[in-house]
Amino acid sequence: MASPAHTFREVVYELVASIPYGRVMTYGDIASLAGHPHAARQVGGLAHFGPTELPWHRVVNRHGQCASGYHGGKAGHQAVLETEGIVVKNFQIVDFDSRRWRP
DNA sequence: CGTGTGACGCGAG
DNA sequence: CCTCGCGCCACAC
Repeated sequence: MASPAHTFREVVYELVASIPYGRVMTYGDIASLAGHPHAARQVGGLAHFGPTELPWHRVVNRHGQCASGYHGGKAGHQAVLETEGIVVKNFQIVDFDSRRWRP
């Protein structure tokens, strides 16, 4: 196709939408799967401009902590994660390594 | 077409 | 262990 049917941002949207319930991914992993291992920053940028329908709450930083710009704040982010059955302590996901989704 | 920016990542001290 | 700073990429203006 002349124009990329799936731009970086579309790939990110698909990846985020593909995150199963109760699982989380890091911005770096999403960026890497999207084909740009160093575009983790951009993933966060797309999150802010991207559709709020997507489960952005399942996306956290490499430390497994809640993001600061989430719609509702870290507290809102943490609350949603706990709603998914994820145990969160002080904005940090407990047993993050096991909660991390690995395709 | 050039500049600035960010819901980040990683190395070094 | 913690803190600091730079780099990095695509998107918005």
